[in-house]
Amino acid sequence: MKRRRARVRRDLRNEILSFIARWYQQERTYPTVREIQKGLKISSPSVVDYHLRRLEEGGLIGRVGRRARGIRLRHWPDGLPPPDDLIPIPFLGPIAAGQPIPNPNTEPIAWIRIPRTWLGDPADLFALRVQGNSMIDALVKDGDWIIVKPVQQVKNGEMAVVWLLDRHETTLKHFYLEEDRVRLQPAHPTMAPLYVPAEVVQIQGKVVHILRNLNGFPPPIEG
Amino acid sequence: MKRRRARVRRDLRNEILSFIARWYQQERTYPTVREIQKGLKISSPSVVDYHLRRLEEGGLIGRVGRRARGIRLRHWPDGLPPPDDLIPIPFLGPIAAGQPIPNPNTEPIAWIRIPRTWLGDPADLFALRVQGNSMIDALVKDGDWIIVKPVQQVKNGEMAVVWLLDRHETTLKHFYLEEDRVRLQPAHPTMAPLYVPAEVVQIQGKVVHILRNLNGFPPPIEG
DNA sequence: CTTGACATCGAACAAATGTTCGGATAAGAT
DNA sequence: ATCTTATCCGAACATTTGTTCGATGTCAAG
Repeated sequence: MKRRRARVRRDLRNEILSFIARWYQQERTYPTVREIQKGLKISSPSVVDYHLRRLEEGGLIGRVGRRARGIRLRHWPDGLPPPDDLIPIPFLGPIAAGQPIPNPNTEPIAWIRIPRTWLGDPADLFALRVQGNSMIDALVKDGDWIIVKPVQQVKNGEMAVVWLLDRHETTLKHFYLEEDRVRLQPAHPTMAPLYVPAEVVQIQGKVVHILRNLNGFPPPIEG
Repeated sequence: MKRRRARVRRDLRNEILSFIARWYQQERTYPTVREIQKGLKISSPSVVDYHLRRLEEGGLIGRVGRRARGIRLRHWPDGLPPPDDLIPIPFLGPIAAGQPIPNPNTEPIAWIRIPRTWLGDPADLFALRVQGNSMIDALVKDGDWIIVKPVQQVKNGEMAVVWLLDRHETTLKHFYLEEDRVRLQPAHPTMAPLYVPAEVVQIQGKVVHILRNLNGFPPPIEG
């Protein structure tokens, strides 16, 4: 007699992997074999065990002995950010309209720790501190922190750190390439955009995060 | 026949508590009853169980069902800081000019984790998310997160969440009490202040932190 | 179609983990 | 001393959890 059986799930392995990641994000702990089984409606714990072994062979997960909840994620599946730990971002100095931003390769003045989930790929990110209110149209004010990813190009609509060659000025604007000119749109929704020739726009990086501390506590910096 | 027994350990309870904390710091997971037993050289798991129940009664720990590794630390023992500085803040809902903010006692929609160093006393804090651009004069825009401490009064100069009784409006302004009137100063440095009679100002809380995520990643929420 | 690698299945076993129970001892109050 | 409460003890029980096993089904390549 033929046993009835579910169709082979093509990427059950990846489903398991991301299930583990999601579970960890929510519970701050790893699931048991049977919790995975129930969560993904798998018929038997042995199926889970089978895939866990393959994942371990592939180095994607690790396991701690035969202890309960001994699964450990080694690599986070695409699209799912790693858990909320704090990662240090180098603080390079001030940003002001009148001067170019510090070179990304300069020695950091300090380190500022940011929750990983707020950022994308944390590689190469650096932090600047807004000096003065000259960039108020970007909705940032004196004392704000901004986290920047150093890139040469940004997609249309992204907020960029721009150095304007003709007027020797740093500015934060949403970037739109339109034919041979560039539209630089302030974050402030009612303010007029700035149109400049593409060749005077030098993109320094992409703004990924902004934060403002209002309670007078010392900035979250570590030496 | 007299059974030989170790002298009563006066503060075994606290030993257990800090053992759990140390275990968590090192392993990023909570110990089992028997791991505590072995670690502290306690004769029986029932002794551990006994103290765990007392700790739970005292609210110092929590337990997740009868699952393996179901212990959760509620309060960290003195001298031992939490392993990461991220503390969960309840997210209560939107803030918009047209409506009052959610009641601080309402059930949180989710939790958002913020580095402790950016906040003062994290007790009672809650998070709101800005809806629309009606509070642009406070230099916050649609989608920004703001962390609020619920207080009845603020010091002069602090940024407050204010409900204006006469015009049924929520606003974020720097608060200055001047004789019998209140000056509400926008964060935007060039914008004119609003003067209102003190009795129409209802302070809902004090803004301690603002953050803006620009990279389109899902907000760091759990729960 | 045939084949072989891969995947699923159910059932059971083995180990771990949480919990209960009756009784004993220790420590402090009276 | 006597009493009361808190704590400890060992053993067993009940669940949960990890793992094994043999049989069987699925799927893509040849």
